[in-house]
Amino acid sequence: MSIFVHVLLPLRLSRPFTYHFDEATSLKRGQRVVVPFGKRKRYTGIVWSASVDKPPYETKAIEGVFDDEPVLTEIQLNLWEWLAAHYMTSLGEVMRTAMVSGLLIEDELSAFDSEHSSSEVMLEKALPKNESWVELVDGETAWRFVEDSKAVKQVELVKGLLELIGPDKPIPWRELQQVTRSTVAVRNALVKKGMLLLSERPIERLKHSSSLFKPFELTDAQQRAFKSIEEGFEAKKPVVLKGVTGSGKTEVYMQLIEKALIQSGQVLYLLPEIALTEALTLRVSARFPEKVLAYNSALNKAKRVEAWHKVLALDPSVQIVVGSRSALFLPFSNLSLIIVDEEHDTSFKQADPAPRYHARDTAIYLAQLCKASIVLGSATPSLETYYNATPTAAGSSKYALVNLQQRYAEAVSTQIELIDLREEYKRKRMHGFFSQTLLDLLDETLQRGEQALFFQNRRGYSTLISCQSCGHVKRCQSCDVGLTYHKGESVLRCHYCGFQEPFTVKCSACGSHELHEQGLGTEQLEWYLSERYPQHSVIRVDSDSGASLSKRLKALKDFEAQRHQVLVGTQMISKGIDFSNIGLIGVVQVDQLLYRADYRAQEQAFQMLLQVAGRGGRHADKSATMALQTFDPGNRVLNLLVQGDDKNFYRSELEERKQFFYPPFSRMIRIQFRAKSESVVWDGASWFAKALKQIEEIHVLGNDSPIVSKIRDQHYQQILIKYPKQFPLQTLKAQIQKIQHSFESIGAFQSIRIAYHVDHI
DNA sequence: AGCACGCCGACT
DNA sequence: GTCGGCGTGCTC
Repeated sequence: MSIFVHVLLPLRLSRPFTYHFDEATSLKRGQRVVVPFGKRKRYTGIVWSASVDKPPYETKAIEGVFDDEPVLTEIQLNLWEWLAAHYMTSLGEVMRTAMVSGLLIEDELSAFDSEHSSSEVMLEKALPKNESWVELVDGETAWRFVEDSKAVKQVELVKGLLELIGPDKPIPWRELQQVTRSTVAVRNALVKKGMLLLSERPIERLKHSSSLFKPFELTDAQQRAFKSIEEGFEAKKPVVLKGVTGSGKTEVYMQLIEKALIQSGQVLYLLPEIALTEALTLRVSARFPEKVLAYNSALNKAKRVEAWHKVLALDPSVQIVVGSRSALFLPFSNLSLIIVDEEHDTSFKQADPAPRYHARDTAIYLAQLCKASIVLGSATPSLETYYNATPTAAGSSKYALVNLQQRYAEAVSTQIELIDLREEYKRKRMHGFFSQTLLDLLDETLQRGEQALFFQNRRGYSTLISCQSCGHVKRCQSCDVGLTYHKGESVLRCHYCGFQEPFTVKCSACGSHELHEQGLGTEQLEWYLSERYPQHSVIRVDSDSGASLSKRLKALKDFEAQRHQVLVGTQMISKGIDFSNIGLIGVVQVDQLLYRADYRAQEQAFQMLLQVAGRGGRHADKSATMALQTFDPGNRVLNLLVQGDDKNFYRSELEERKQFFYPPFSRMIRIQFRAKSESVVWDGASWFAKALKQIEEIHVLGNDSPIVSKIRDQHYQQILIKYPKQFPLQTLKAQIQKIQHSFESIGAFQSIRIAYHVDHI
């Protein structure tokens, strides 16, 4: 009798497809199979479920089975389901993102054959052996036993166990034996008494077992933070570790990792960017040799497949995974600790394509699934996180907040100053975009032999080129944006579709030669500075300056090695490398960061500026100056920044969010509509908005045009939904999907594509 | 995601 | 008259 297997395919399908399977071997959920699809395509699918009932359509047969054992854990599958539901996307799209592409063989059967045998061998080789573990059944009984019992050897063992890792936590017998010099006989006697619990676990090939029990040297502050984190873990809460750059968060993480390793658990260490993972992997593996895997998108296919299999097999060489957000999807089965560092970083949220997920939030859910502990670290936590870690009136909080104070000796931090541009203009002290005050600071810095950093979050030379006589502005033909002038290459470029055309000094509309450059980009800063300081080397780092990541990293390393004195860059320079000789950090136009039309603008500006400030003042005896040029020196956020008063920043920001019912006091979904025809998208979006407004208790904003309303000849519309936190999400999503269903049955809207951005950033 | 089917412009 | 553009629908 054949069974009908529901197979998940890596496509945008609403549900698994059903195939029949006649062979005697049984299939397991999470196993990979090869199935035909359409006329001639073959896909790797995942066995989702099965039934004996024949579906009301003809089924095709499963052509092959890849693995003897599932390559996915039940935890992964649960995580996928959550992702699909929470981010309103299809399981297939989640699968496409979550599976290493090397495990998804398409096309021809020959590929399937070779893969079949190799993966089998791989699994078998990596399969771990078992060893004995012991743990105390009950802490209190154990303590009483230590005090009362006369069995010296047994007391020694129990005492050793209590001191090493405490009650209720297992430890490899091998390790305990080494430390307590105990014997199997003593151990067995205690097991018989019901004092000890003995279990078999996959063998853990720790190379540095001696360092296991040697507490790492933490400062008092770090030690206190570590203790508090542990308390948070005990309370089963995600822990927020708040500490400024240089406060030694990493050391605390190391200690947590060590603890997790003792318990033989897997550790996932997430970072927002690949550039960061490299440096961190070095640090972690120096501490835990042969246990660390760097996992990011720079890894090639084969290596990723290998990593996948090793993680699945609980291979000790990948017990710690340091990676960017894609590392979330590795098949962990024994995860005991997740660290999300730079938790506030917006690149944790995948914008496109679907699934548009937030790695931090997904990590929290994953931790819950695995019963793992999770730490969210940041110098400037996101408002959501901060809010979740703030006790309510009743005194409880969703997350535990741990503050890591900076060490006394390192308390030299960057001085932040405001430069009043109105004043500078009035006194005719401006040189282009630079005030005399800022230039004076720069002169002094360079004279002292120190370096300077200029932060401008916009690349190119100028944002717009407009004609002085007719006002004509060169725009992109396919997108709703002006073309950015890139002086070095002498081109006008669209930053949305990549279109570019040669720059001409003549207005294409009226022929005038009086073209005016509007808006400031990194390239212009670079030009100005290198002209003013010909004796110094000025370098620019942004996504234009070097095509490849390695080029940019090299530029940063050169700067670090003092080969350049001035660095101009976008936010790309705000993370990663530590610069020890920076005397000045300049932000020429700080206002443009603060006044973006986005409710998160102030939060992000605050976080970004503090992060950039953290690039200076890393040297014990020196302190850098950060100078912010502004037309609004009375600005609340800027002043709080100057005072280093993040408490009040969070307080006032939260107040504002509350008042306007923005997250974290509400939740948001942005629905994006896209079509070739401007009027059709508008009609569709407004129809959708009307339908949504029937739902009670939610706020529907729009439809309206996004800031850039046309990209690559596609017109966009959007609707924003704000809804109360306690609003049942499933009900809401079901209602939205119902509306979408009706929407899709309207002929005029057929050409409209819809994308949901849940918890959008 | 592909790939086929289907309806409107420039070609032998 | 047809060749072919891509816009839309279906694939277990």
